[in-house]
Amino acid sequence: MLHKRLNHGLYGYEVPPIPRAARSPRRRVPYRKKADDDQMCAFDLLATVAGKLLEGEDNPGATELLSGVDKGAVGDNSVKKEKVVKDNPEKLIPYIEEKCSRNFFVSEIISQAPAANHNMKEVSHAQNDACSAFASVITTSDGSDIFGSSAKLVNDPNNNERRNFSKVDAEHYGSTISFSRLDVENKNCIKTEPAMTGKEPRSTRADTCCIEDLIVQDVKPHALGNADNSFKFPLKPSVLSEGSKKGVFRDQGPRGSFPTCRDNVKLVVRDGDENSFGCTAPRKFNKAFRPPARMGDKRIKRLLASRYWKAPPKMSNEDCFNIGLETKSVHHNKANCYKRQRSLRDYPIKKRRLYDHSFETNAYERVRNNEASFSPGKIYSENASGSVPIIHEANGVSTFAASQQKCFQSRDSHVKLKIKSFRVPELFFEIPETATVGSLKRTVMEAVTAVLGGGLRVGVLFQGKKIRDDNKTLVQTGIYDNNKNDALGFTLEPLCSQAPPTQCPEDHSFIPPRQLTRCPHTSVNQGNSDVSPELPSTNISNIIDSDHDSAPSPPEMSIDKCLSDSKALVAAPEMNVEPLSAISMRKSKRLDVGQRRIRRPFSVSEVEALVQAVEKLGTGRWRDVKMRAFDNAKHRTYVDLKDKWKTLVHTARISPQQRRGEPVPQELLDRVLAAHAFWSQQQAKQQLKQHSEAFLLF
DNA sequence: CTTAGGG
DNA sequence: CCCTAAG
Repeated sequence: MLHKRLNHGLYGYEVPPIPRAARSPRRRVPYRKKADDDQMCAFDLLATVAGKLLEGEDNPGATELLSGVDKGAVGDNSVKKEKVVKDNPEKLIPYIEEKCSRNFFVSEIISQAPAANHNMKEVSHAQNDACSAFASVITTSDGSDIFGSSAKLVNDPNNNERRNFSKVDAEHYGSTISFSRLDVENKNCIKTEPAMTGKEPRSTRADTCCIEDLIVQDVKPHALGNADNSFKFPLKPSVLSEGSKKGVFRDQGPRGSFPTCRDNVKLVVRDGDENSFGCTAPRKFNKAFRPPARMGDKRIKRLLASRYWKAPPKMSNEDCFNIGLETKSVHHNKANCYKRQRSLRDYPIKKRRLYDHSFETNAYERVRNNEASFSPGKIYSENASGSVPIIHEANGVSTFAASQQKCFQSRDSHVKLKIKSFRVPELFFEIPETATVGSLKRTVMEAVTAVLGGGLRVGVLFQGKKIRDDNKTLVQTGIYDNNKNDALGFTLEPLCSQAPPTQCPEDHSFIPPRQLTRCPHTSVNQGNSDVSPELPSTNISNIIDSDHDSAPSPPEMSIDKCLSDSKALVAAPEMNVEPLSAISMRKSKRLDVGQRRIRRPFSVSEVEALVQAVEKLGTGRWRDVKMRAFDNAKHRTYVDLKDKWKTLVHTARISPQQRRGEPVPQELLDRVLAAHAFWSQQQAKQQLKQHSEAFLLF
C-alpha cells in the first residue's frame, strides 16, 4: 500500500489527509542555532534559500526583501547580498513572514528541519517538510510568491496528484519556485539504517521500511528547474551524506557549509524570464514585524515522547530545541491555555450562572462606587446616583493619541469626571519603510483594537497611589477635591494574565521578550508622569496576536489578589507605584470557571487566512490549521476555526441576502466551497483507500 | 488532546 | 461559541 505524501508545499492543495495514526510525528528544531551545535537549523535553510534568491541582479523583489534585512546591502553585489542574508536570518525570517502577511510559516520550517539525531527516514521527512514549509513561506496568500511573481495552481504533468505552482505567464509573472526531492536516486538511502545513536526504537529504523518509508519515497522527482538556479538544501551531514545514495550511512562530522549540498532535497527555481523577481506586486502588510516565531508547545512534549523522534536521553527541552526560555514559557502558556479551556468546560452551567450573577451584582456595585470604567471606544463616567452611567464617546483616533487630559469638576455633591483621551503608551511596532500610510494606519488600528479588545479594567491612581479599595468613596480618597485633580489618573489594565499563580515564579524567568507585550498596559496618568521603560522593540502583531480571549474580569475580582508577572512589569513600568500589583492580574479562577467567551467575529482577513490554510491543509486538521494560520491568535482555538469553517461553508451556500455580519467577499466564499468540495472528496477517497486496505488484510 | 458534530 | 462523544 502506497501512501502518497505530497506535501511539497507551494501547491494549493497540499497534503492529502494522512490518517492520524499514519502521520509522521514532527519535531521542532531550534529556531536559533546554538553556537556549539551543528544542528541543521531552520535559519540556515531559509537564509540559504533567500541568499540564493538574491543572487540575481537587482530587481524590485529582491531589493525589497533585502531592504528588510539590511538596507546597506541593497545595490551591493550579489555575494555581499547573500552574505547579508545569511548573516541575518533573524531578520530575514520575520521579514519574510511579514511579507507574506502571515507569520505561521517559520514554525513550520523550524518544526521540520532535520535535527542531529534523526535517522534517515526522519531526515527525509524533515527535508520534505522543510521544502514544503519554505515554499509556503515564499508563497503569499494571494497566490503570488514573496517576490511578487504570481503563480497559480496547476497540475503537475508528471504527477496527476501533485499540484504545483507554476508560472502562469512568463511575460507577466516572474519565477516560480518549486521544491522537490530527488528521491529516485535516494530511494535506497531511505531504507538504509541511519540510526545515529543506535538507541532508536527498532521501529524507527529505516530497514523496517514501514509505511512512512513508502510515503517518503513515493514523491516523484520534479526536475524542471534550470541548472543554474537549482540548488539543494544541505542536510545535517551527520545524518545524511552522499553515502546515502548508495545506501550507506556515513557520518561526516560537523556540519558543512551550505554550498555543500546533499541530494535529497533540491530546490528548483524556475525562471520565467530574466527578471525573475522583478514583478513586484503590491504587498500586504497585515502583520508588522514580529519577533521570531516561537515553537514549543504541547506538541513538543508529544514529540519528545514519540517513538520516532526520541531525543537523546540527556537532552533537556532546551537542549533539544535550543530556544530555552522561549520554549519553556510558551509551553507554559499553551498548557495554561488548554488548562483554561478545559477548566472552562469542566464546569457545569450552574456554576456559570452563579458567576454571571455575581458579575452583574458587582458591576452594579462598582458603578455605584463612582468608579470610572472603560470599555473599548467608550468611556463611562458616572453620576453620583449611580443609576445611569453617562457614556462619553471617546472619539476613536484621538483616544489613542498621546495627549492625556482630564477634566475634573465638582458640582454639588456630584463629581464629574471626564476623560478626554486615553493614552496608550508603549505600543511599539515596526513597519517597513515601504509600507503605505494606509497600512500604517491599519497596523495601529489593529494594535489598538487588540489592546482594547483584550479586555481592560481601570485602575485609579490618586497622587501617585493606586487606589485599590473599590469601596472607598471619592470623598474618602480625596478625589473630590478639585485642587488635587492633577493627581488623579487612570490606568487601563489588561486582563490577560494566564498562568495560575502557582506558576508565577517559574514564569518570571522564562518570559520571552515578545511576551512582554502580551499584556499591553495602557494608562492615562495625570499625576505621575509616565516613565517610559526600556522596552524591547516589540511589534504590533504581538499585541494583536496576544491572548485576548479572556473575557472581562468580574469587577469584584480584586487585583490585590493577583500576582503580577514580569511581562506586565516590563510592559507597564509607568506604574512606578506598586507596579507589581497594579499592572497585571492573574486571571481569576472564577474567570476560568466559566464565562462564555466574548464573541469575536472573524474579520475578513482572518477568514482569508483560514481559507488559505484550509485550502492547504484540508478540513480535518484543525490543529494544524490553527498552528499555521492562527498560531498567535490565542483566542482562536482550533475548535473555533473548525466552527468558523462550518459557518463559512454554510454562509457560502446561502444567498447573500441571508448572510449577516461583516460580509465575506464572494471570492473567499467561492474558495470555501471549492476547498470544501475538494477536501470532502479527498476525505472520501481516503476512506475508500483505508477500507480497501483493511479489506486486503483479510 | 483532537476531531467531528450537534446545539 | 459551547458541549461532548470518540479516538
